[in-house]
Amino acid sequence: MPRPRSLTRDRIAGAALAVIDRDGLAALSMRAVAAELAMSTMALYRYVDDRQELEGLVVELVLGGVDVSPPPGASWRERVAVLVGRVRDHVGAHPGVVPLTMTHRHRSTGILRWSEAVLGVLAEAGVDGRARVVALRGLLAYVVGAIQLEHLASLSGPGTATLAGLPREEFPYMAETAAHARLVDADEEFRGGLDLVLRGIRGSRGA
Amino acid sequence: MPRPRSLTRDRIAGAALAVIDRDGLAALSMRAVAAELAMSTMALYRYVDDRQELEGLVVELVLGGVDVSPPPGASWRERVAVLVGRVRDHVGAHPGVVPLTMTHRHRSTGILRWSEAVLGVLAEAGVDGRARVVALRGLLAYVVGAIQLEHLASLSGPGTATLAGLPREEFPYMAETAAHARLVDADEEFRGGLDLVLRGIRGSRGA
DNA sequence: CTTTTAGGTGTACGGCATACGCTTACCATT
DNA sequence: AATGGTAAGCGTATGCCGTACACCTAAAAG
Repeated sequence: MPRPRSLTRDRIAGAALAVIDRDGLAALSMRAVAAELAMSTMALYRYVDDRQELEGLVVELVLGGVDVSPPPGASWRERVAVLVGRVRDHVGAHPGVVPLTMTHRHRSTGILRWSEAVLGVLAEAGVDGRARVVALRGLLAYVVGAIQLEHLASLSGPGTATLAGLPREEFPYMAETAAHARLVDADEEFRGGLDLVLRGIRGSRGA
Repeated sequence: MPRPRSLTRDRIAGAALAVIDRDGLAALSMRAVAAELAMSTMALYRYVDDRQELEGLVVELVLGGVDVSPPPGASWRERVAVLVGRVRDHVGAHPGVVPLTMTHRHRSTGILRWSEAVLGVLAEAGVDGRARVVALRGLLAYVVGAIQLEHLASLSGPGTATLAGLPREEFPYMAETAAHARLVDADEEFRGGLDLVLRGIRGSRGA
């Protein structure tokens, strides 16, 4: 009977993401998103309870787009690496949402589906019971941490400049590490760290 | 010549931390911290440029308190585990600051000193060059991610309730994992994940 | 005792999330 | 074709926030 809706939650999430991509996370506000949609601020509240929920929608939009079908062929470690890489790529395409992904991770059905896929590969590899729980949480922790380090404290960012200026006597290893760090690019670093975790997971089947 | 200062940056950081511990991170505001110190809001600005810097002080206070002297005895993996555990303990004592630690990590001299200590242990273990850079970053990523998972999406929190309510047909592994998850406590989970990373690091010396 | 200089404060501004109540467009019914 | 009910959309207002600015004041140096 009533007037029909003119927006979808998806369109709202898209508008919010557009604001973040264009002007940064700090520019995200109910007002900005409403303006992006050429709507009044309060109109948004017909679709969303509050700002928190809007942020959740953005995270869902980004994380929900990840393809969770386990890649065929290759070893189980490589298959997990591909799944992990897809998350990194999707989040990496929208660096501004990185801080939001953490706070809203648990409401994302996308990440649940992804976890399910990873568990499937681990099960196939013969990782069972408690070890499988630990492996999944370990992978999640690494992915979450590595993505944040990459975007909020990257090796090539201002952090490295700080590093280079450290007193050599007090920080001999850091100074040396800084030199090496310049030679390791972000992809290599991410993959290298992931391999540490993957090597640590012991499957009972296959390589 | 002028009037002496009546506050120290340390006292300000302490007041801010008290506000966070008592009322949560959302309650942190220049006004709240000033009230905690029985000062006017604007007095804070004589000690701190802006809110960002105040947040940095809080992080420094928490992370700077970590003992970075490498523990004696035991294997290099165990020594790294102790260093990692100390960070977890200090941050865990103030869960509200977890989101701040990420944003302000790079300004913390405390974490630099900690990294130096970890690199020292790795060097002793014979981890060199590029591998050492990757190992440190991998450990950092894991620590950062695991601490956040623990406090923002813990296994025993509401996330697990969501997990338990998943449709079994669509998420068979997640359902099974949820059952196991209840049996793994936070310490075990953290240590288990850390061991994955540590096992993945290959030293050339000692166990 | 005066002068200097920075410490401390009160006020004000613009922006934020959001509660509340009004107006309005649409659909179903007559 | 006219009308009534319902939710969509909007304008306004409130109480937070960070912080710029101008002022007053305490105390150290002379």
